[in-house]
Amino acid sequence: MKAIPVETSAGTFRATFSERGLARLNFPCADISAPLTVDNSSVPEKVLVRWKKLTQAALEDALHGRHLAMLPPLDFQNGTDFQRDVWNALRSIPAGCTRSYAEIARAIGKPNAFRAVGQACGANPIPVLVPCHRVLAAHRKLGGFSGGLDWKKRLLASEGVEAA
DNA sequence: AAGTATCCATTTA
DNA sequence: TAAATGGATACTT
Repeated sequence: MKAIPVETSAGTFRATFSERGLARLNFPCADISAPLTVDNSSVPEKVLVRWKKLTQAALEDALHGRHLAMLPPLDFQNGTDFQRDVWNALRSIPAGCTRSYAEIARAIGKPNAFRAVGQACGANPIPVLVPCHRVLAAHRKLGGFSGGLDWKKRLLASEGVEAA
C-alpha cells in the first residue's frame, strides 16, 4: 500500500487510505512514514481520487482556519474504543476555539482521564483534520504536538488563537 | 516557578 | 491476566 501525496498551500501532506477511508495523515516534513498495514486494493481508484480530493479540500480549509465542511471518511479502525471517543470529541471542537485536556476528558464522561486523553491525542493518526492542535493544557499552555510544535502554533495562529 | 500527586490507557512480562 | 510504565496533565506549595 502506498501513501498518497496531497498537495496543499502549506506543503505536500501524505495520506494513507484504507478500504474504509483515510487512516493516516502525516505532515510534509514528517519523515516517519506509518508502517500501517492496510489494504486498499479493494478500493476503486476513482474513490481513492475522490478521497484524496476531499482530504486536500479539508486540509486547505483547516489551514485557513475554516470549519471543515466536508471530510473524507475517516478510518479509526486502528485506534481503540477510547481513542475513538477522544477523537470524536476532538472533532466537535469549533474552529478558532481551544479546549483543555480536562475538558475533553469531561466530554467523554471521564473527567480525570485527561492524561489518557493526551496520550490518545498523541496517538491521533490524523492531525489537523482531527483538531488535536486545538487542545491545549490548562491555562492555555501550549503542551506539545506530534508533528512538531511548529505546526501546532501555525495552525492555531491561522485560526486566530493566540497561545502562550 | 517548581515539585508532587494522581489517574487512565497502553504496553510489556 | 496481571503488573509496571508513561504522559501533549493538574493541582499544590
